[in-house]
Amino acid sequence: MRVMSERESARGGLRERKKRATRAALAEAAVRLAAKHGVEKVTVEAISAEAGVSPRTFFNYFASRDDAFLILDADAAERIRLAVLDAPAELTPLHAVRDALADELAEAEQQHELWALHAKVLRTAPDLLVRSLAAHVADETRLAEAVARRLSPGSGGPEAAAGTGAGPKDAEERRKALDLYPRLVAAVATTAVRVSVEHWSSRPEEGSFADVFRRVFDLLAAGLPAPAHV
Amino acid sequence: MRVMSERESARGGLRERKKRATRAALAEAAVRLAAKHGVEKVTVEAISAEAGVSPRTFFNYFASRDDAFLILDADAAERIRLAVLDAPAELTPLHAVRDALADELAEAEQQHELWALHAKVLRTAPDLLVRSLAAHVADETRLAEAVARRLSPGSGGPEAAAGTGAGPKDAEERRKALDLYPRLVAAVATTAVRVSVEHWSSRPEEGSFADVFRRVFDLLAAGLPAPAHV
DNA sequence: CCGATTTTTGCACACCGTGCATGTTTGCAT
DNA sequence: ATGCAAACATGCACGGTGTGCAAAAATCGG
Repeated sequence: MRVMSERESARGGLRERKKRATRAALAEAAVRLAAKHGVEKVTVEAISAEAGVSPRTFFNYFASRDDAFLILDADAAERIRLAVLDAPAELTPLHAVRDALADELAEAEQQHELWALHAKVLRTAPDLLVRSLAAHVADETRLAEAVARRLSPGSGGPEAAAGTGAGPKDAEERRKALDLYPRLVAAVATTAVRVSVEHWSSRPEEGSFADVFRRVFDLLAAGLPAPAHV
Repeated sequence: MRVMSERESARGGLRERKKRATRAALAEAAVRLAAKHGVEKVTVEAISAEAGVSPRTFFNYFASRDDAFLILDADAAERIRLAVLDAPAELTPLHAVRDALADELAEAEQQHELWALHAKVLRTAPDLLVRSLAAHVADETRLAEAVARRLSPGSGGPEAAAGTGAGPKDAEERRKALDLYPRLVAAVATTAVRVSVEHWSSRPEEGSFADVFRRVFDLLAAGLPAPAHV
């Protein structure tokens, strides 16, 4: 069994860095070529050539050609997860997730060049847009774990949350809720981002993205009341 | 193809009925073969043979092999949409959608044979599960339109909802909300179904699906409050 | 620098997905 | 009924996708 050295664990070692670089290069090459020639005209061979690896290597990083277009920054989800864990304790889970997402999205807007191309590509390929959002949904489980950890800081996860405090019946109910609630918060927050992006990009004249984003989370926190009753 | 000599124009013409039958036969064949031999071992050739059409015809109905596994009943979304439009006016949009979904899901449970196979197939292929849910998301726009129509029955859609009652500033705000709100309700409701299914199928011992479903919508209607503060 | 481990690559091969030409079925008007 | 036009199914050819396998190259720890 291999033991990591000090230097390697510091920032992941050369191997891991190279792998990240290769993956990023493939994703960037895919997006740039797609923005230039159209998604359907981009072959795995062309992407690989642009990134400087063999076509066979492409499939060591992406399970399918389309996957290369779905996620630009594979580490964003991890940063969001850590931000949720570090959020002030007085925030509700929904608001902690909201703020973490808002920060990440604000940074993404600054590196606008590649992100703009990515958005352009996904805009011309609706099915890929859906799949891209679905791909982010796959990270939802880890986000749900972070939410669960916020709720019971002492435990290693949602599994070990039972049997503290109230009577056995309340504890059982609480355990169920803790299992379901984090998933729901993570899923709804992801959905909120999607709806915000879709709405904002279809009607940019109705306010900034931050506006839309805030309105969406306000509606969620209010329980989606019927507008007539607001 | 087999000859199906029946009365003409009974409902929608023979052509349309045959197309529906062919699509349903292909989807059913795909699911049954996948349940028997595993998703990855099922070729387009095998599906087509089981359904009694040529492999080339398969691609006249599904854009890709995987698409045949994603949606069993292509008409369910339309039924849900109509149920939302017909729901009692006193229900909030969220509850109208909830009830429509609950009815449809209850019916699906009764025709359990094929649906069980479908669930089994998707359970062994997580990526297909995500894509299946994403495929349903594609129907979300129509559901959002139905929600919008509930909110302004007289109009043809969310566009013409301005200018009733309050001052111009309120009207503007209300128009924005009406555009965003239906999308959000539809998206969140779809997400709620997904989370309910995933949670229930991963922990079937923690209650019936209807229980989970109800708990999820209760949490949503309450604005996803922090459990510790409940 | 060496041995062990990981990654890349070439090659072979099966399957996917599409354009096109062709034959067949359906709907409709006569 | 009969014939015509549109819609549909099919066979064929062909390029792109995706995988198993084994050899070569790169990296890591010592």
